[in-house]
Amino acid sequence: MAAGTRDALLDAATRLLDAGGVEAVTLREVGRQAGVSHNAPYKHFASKKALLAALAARELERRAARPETSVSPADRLRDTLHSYIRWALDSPALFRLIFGPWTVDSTELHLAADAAQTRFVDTVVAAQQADLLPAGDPVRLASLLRSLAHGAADLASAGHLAAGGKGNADPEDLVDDLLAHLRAVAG
Amino acid sequence: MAAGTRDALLDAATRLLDAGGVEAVTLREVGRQAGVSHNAPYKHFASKKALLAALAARELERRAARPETSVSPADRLRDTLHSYIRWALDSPALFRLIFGPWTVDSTELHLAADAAQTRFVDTVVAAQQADLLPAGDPVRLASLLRSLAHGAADLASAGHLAAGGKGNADPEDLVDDLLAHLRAVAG
DNA sequence: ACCTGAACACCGTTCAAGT
DNA sequence: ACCTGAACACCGTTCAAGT
Repeated sequence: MAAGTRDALLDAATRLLDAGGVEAVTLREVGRQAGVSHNAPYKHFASKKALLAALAARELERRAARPETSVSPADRLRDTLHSYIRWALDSPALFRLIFGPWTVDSTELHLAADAAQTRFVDTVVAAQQADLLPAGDPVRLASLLRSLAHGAADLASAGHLAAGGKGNADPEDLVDDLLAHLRAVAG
Repeated sequence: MAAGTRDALLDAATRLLDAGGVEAVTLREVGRQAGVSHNAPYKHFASKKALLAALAARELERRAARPETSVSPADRLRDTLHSYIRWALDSPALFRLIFGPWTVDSTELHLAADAAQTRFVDTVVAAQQADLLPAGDPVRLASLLRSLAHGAADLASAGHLAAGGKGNADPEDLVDDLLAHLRAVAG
């Protein structure tokens, strides 16, 4: 399935990350599942951290390559934020790897993250023009929206959001609440 | 300074966490710095994860015990959120340990987190009564505010917020932006 | 009740060597 | 250019033993 050893290593690492979290990703097991020796990874990556950074960049790029489905600015904004949250809840370990502190300086990872950020700012600008969001610096407004989605996703994924009982809100609900408030300010 | 070995172990672990992140906290080094053998920790904690959970609970309780300084509901709300962010930026490893996924079931940690949450909801209710925040379920509104502060702090602490150039916003600015928008909706 | 020292099964990383 | 096997210095955890 994977052409070269490098891809096979990344595939194995992604599988392990998804199944058992970052602590399950050991170079020895990665090598084993890729059918090579326990230190073949060092012929393709400088270190374990570099392998994880390559994995993060690849997943971020794959996600950016998905086709855009929503049409209206309102749907595009909402769908982007909701799918970010779904992603975090579906792949918590990958989410933390990508959006947590980076332990190596990876150009690939920086470029992928910048591209995603730029794209999101475009979405925000379109929503501003449709009076769905208040006027003002779109980069700063994008940071506000992204921070809320990130925080709600991170807290929910860690189990710290649902306090139980009434007043319980999914991270998606919080995103919708914020969008409603911002639209009220914009209108 | 520390009365018993248990406290000495927690002190050493906290020092190591602060200085080198969670990966610098090894039971062997904790024991060394506490002046005991490398496995004395097992006489006080069931595992490394249990020691880290105890550390997290202790820090959370200490923080909750700080005296309240701000008087008006507006200041109290703003100061609570700002100080949460400053805490995250000053002690990123501790922040991630406390607010990340819990790997052991610690009653102590649950109680400390619940107390902090309850206290914050009170702050939100007071702000609602002062027309600084829109009406509605205070628990849900508290989740919204907490999620934004958490997301902004987490992204900033990981280096993912400041994209450089203009439109640059500190996490504190984002909190202030949200509070301004919500006050506009409330009034 | 608390602590030690040896031991076990891991791990990331390095190195000499092979094709 | 890519891979292997042995080796090194760690680590969490367990266990028998000491006071």
